Amino acid sequence: MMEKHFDPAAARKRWNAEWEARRIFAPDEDSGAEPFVIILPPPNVTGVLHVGHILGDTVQDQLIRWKRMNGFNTLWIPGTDHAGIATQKVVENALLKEGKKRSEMTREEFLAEAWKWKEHHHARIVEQMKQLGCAFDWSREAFTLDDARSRAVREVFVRLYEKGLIYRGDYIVNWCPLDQTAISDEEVTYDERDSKLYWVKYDGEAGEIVVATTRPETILGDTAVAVNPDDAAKKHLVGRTCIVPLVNRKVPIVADEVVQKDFGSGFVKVTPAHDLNDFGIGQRHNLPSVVVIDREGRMTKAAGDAFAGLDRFDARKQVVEALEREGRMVKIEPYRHAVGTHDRCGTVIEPLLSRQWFVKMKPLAEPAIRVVEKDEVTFYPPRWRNVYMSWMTEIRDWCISRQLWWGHRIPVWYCADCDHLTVARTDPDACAGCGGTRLHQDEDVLDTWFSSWLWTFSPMGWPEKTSDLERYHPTSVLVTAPEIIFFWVARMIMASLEFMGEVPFRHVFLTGIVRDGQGRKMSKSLGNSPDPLDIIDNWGTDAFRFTLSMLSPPGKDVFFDEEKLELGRNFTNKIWQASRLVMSAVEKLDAPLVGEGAAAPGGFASSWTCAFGNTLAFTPELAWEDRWILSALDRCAADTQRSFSDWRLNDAASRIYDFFWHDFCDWYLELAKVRLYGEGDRRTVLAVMLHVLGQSMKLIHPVMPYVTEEIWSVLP
RNA sequence: GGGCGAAUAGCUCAGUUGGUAGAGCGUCUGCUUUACACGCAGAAGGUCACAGGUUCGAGCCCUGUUUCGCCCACCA
Repeated sequence: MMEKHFDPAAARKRWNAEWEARRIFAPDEDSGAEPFVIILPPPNVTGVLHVGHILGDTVQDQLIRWKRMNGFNTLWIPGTDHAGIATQKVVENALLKEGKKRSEMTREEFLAEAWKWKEHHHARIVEQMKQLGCAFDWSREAFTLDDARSRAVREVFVRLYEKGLIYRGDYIVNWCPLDQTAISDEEVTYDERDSKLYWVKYDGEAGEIVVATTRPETILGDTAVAVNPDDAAKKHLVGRTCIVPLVNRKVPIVADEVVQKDFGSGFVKVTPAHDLNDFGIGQRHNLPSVVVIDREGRMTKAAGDAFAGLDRFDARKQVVEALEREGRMVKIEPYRHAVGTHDRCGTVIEPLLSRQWFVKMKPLAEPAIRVVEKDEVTFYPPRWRNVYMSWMTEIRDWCISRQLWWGHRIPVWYCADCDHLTVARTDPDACAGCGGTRLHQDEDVLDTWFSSWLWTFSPMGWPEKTSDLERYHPTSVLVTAPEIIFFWVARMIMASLEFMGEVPFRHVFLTGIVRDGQGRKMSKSLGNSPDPLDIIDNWGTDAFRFTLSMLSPPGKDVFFDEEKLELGRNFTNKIWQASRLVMSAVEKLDAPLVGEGAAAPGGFASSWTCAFGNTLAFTPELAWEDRWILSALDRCAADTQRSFSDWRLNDAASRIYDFFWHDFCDWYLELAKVRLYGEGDRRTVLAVMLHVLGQSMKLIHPVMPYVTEEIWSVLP
């Protein structure tokens, strides 16, 4: 006798244990079946999953379960990411609450604390994924900062360095004054802001000139003024000099293509140390760089005694006042423009001249463009392909060094006795140049994505030649969010082609972004995502998964609202109640239905490979409604299979919902009651009911694993 | 400045090659029918953003417009 209501918590406990015990999701290594492999986009190990993760995980789990039921040798590898800056920040903040400052700790002490955090939070992430019913092969779990992955990272660094694709140099980088580290171009988001455009008079050899700037504080670091070479009105000034106000520096007037004739005054102040454009001009014209803003965003001594030590935004005000006092401010007009901010903390980026490590990307990008052109990697929905292409064709070098402690330390050693850099797979004892032993390792760590971009093959044991790599690489599909196409997807394709000589995955499936009621992206920093574990407690995993699937057409953003979960909860209940009706009818039948005293099978776990659809023969005993429901089941199964192969999981969900609820429950079961409770042979109708119910469980299983396992296990 | 997405019932949204507008929620009318009120039977409710065009026929294809949103971009 089935309970009156389905108990999601009990089902989770039971089936999680069952699945784990049998390790049924581990691949059948020797089955000879075609592999179907997914690698999980590793979540931040010290974060918490938000609803956006759940959508992606649910999609992946559905694909895995569906493929497995269709006879594939499936493998889904879980893992977590050390998430450099994000993690270092949470650990720093937590320590601060205990009164400990990172600046007063040694690197080793801090890292020990960070690892403690990692261990603690890892457990919660794993718990979330397990309660979601994810069919991972936990035996292959990986962490981007564990030993095996660290080996892969070093191998990659050394290989790229030896190949000349990694270099160190002094360039303008995006600097976050709050986190005090360089970040990559991709980590900068541009924000339209209301600002001011300041028009400032400079004295020139040949009379006054006026420059327009949004950042007057950088005037202190000006080392030239530039004009467009084709600007007839100003051409004659090129080669002459002018005086930078406040610091009274005599600087040249140069001609450069990047200057627009018709913007502002046509004169551009050039600050090579604090602007990417100006840095370029400086290089082309051999201009000196004067650093006037330091790593904390404060004015340096070079900015002059009046401003040294001021915060850059205070300095702006004071510089403006000083210019006004001197009568150099021509006008100040309101101006709206894009300001670069750090995507992790929102701090306004300071372009800073700094020595960093870079990866030369063009040579890596070219093959990665070709494989997508040839459809060896496809994007779904296909429009993302263009996004990928346009970024790849204009790719810039990747700044990979970060001034942090939490991460893969750069495997470069500097020698105190010579200029040689020792770049090594294992920590060296002596300088590879002079043999000296006074070595010092680079203090910086690598960008967190420098480990993530190896993610299809590093979890399989690369650089060792493992059987996993042999069997399961390339993977089948990558399921992720479109926002990390540049950070991750593109770089994985490049890395895999470079180090594996093959694509990392055949398909890229981009899910939509989950937003809250106000349309904001769900994120940890906004704190606008409910805890998935709370949702699972309140509504059940099956309801959660089903609702998300049903509401998420491929690649379309979802506005998540907890009330919508009623849809899934109600459907779970409907499935349960229909099963109760069927099972109570079975119990009323005196004779055993299938064979002699047929025992209940042990759930899907014991019968994973199963064809969908109709295996019940049409016989003369079947009534018209029997034939109708059986053919409707057939159509539903075919439609569902097709929806899955077309990545249209929302269609699959609604198709099954419609069939089960409206065809099976509303019509067939109601009609069946007449025969069930009337006189005559009940065997035919019972057989059909059981068949349709059982087949429905198979169709629903990928999206609602718990309730379907539970029902499957009590079917005769 | 480029590129992309969205606009369909009161709300949230489906609608895959063009062929009589759909679901869930909400509303209204009936139902304590022994699977289910997390339910059953039924009803109301839409010039498919706007303007043109192609077609026997357009929510769907083409052109343009409007309104939102996102991504990219070295005009200080």
